[in-house]
Amino acid sequence: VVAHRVTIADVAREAGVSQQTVSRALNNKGEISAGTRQHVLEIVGRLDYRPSTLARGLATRHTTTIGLVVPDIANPFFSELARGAEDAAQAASHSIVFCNTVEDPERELSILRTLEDQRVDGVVLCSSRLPREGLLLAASRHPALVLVNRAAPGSGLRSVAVDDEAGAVAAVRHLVRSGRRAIGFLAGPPASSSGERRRLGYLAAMAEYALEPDPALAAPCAPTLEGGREAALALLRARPDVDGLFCYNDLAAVGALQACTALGLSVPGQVAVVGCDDILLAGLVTPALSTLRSDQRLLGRKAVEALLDGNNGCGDGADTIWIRPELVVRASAP
Amino acid sequence: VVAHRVTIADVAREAGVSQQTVSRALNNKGEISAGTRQHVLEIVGRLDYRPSTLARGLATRHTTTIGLVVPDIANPFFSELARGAEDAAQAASHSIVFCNTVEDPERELSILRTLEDQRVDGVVLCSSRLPREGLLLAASRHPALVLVNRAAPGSGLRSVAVDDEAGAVAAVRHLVRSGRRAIGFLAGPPASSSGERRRLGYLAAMAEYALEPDPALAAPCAPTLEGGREAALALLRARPDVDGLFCYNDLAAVGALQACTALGLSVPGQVAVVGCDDILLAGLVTPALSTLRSDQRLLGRKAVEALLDGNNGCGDGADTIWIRPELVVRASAP
DNA sequence: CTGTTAGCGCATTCAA
DNA sequence: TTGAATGCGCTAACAG
Repeated sequence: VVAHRVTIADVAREAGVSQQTVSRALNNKGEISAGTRQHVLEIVGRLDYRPSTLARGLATRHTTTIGLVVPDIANPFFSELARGAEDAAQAASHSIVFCNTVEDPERELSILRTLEDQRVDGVVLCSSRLPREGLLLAASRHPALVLVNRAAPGSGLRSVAVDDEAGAVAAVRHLVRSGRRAIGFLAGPPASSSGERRRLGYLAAMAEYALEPDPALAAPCAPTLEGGREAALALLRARPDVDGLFCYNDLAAVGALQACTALGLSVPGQVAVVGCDDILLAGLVTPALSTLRSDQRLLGRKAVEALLDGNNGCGDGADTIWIRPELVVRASAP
Repeated sequence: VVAHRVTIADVAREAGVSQQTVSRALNNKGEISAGTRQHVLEIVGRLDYRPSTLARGLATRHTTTIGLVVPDIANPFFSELARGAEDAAQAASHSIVFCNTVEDPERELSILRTLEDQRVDGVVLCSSRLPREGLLLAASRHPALVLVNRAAPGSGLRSVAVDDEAGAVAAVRHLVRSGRRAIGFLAGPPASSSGERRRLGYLAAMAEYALEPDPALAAPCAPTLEGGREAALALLRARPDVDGLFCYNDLAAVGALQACTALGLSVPGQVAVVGCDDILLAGLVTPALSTLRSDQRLLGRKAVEALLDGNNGCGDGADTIWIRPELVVRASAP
């Protein structure tokens, strides 16, 4: 059982002042003489008084709590992001309650409602699966909301996202500059919006160098080792001239490495390979994988900062913060 | 800006009953006639009324919120655990606020205080770095608290932990049964308590088969690839008769594989290697790594369930739930 | 079965 | 500069 909790009334009595004065001393608001302030704070310290967040929240109508909604905290992308978010939150003396949508839109909605009930001061909503309407409605019910890796153009909603397009451009440029001309693209799952942005970057970079935009060079794939291997096998067989591969993620890229081995193609001699994400494995395979590293921790930090800095949602439209991935050059595409 | 929130008073007025009746209808407490209950709930639905968690918490003295304190949510072990914890919490209609201690005991204390201020109903505290005294004090200030991977014998504190000792026993038995006799142990960081439990298991299994308990067979190592490689190199050079290795974690085990390669030793021909954790990499290296998999998600779920099921802390001593790791047999130690 | 009264612990009016 | 009353939105305890 928990011991009796000392309340503001106890402090007031002990200090011989009113509750209000204690409140003022604590919150540094309203005028108060330095003397009584000192005195009150001393009593506060002696009694080890700590205000109840609940009571304060009820009175002030804002908790210092923010909601973090992710598809799955066990996914390294989001756990890294969560770390960054909590760092930023803790720096601003805020707490984070997190929830997993497990990719279920209904669940996502119910989570957003629950967060309302808790009167969180804001929500960081990652990879929302909600249709635009539902998203805007849910957002309107919160004092503040920042989207991650999902834009809602024209809604005024702020968002933070990995600049997959710029990343893809950098990767493809790197391949071209190292002499590659027939560059294939393992595009990932068809429904992936980040995959779509990478495709745009891929096409833009190809166009930049007036290289053939042959649709046959791009193939969807499951975001797994096997998916990458199969897709790469098919692609390399159909187009033996391919000398460079840009892949949806590192797992697929490692699969592509296996495909090259299976086909007797040397990497990077005959085919150069670039992945995405810079997972641990990327640096450990042979040859080590060149890849795009995006700083998810930074992403989380920025999201929370945007939420808290909040010129609250009165945005003038284009308020997306883009996090540029960094190209990590290793042996697979020097 | 957020729209006006409908309160219990609005519902009461609209339904033509008292607030108390609304409260009863909602909470299914106190006697209430099925008729008025229906009626009230209808109004609740029509007005889309949702009770404020804050106000309710203030009145009832319990929030449906639990704190999750981890060293670092970005560590896959803890993000997986967090997933399990949130699953269980959500199933019980509870919310989770999480905090990272970043391995700092002072921070850990301050986090526990903050969670007090928030009046969480309980805390899941992972890998606490607090000295026993401080831990017990902090625990006494919370309505409920469950330890993860850290015991406080004789305190009555409940805990949930990976049974590293049993895991190590299983791993070493497996090696012995496949014919190994001189089994080395890469012990991990000296200060690690899980490392210590693994050492106990290692020694117990060796003793079981009356095998030499030579201290020279056990070597500390950094829990990294490099750490494992260096330690394994030294160990294998000093003891060329070693034909089996049990390693603190998978990274160290992969390092050990590299060491074997460097020394021209075949795996598993001359040396069999077993790791711990079953990280993604384990299945991808060549030869694929045999390893111990502990179900962290289950760990998190059990912790929350123990917290909520709570015969609250009036434990009779030995209330530790052990999660047994599972041996995953792959090529490195068939 | 239902309503009334009185807090939960704080901050926000107002006066003084 | 300080204090007294009032309310945040809900439930507990007691009535009736």
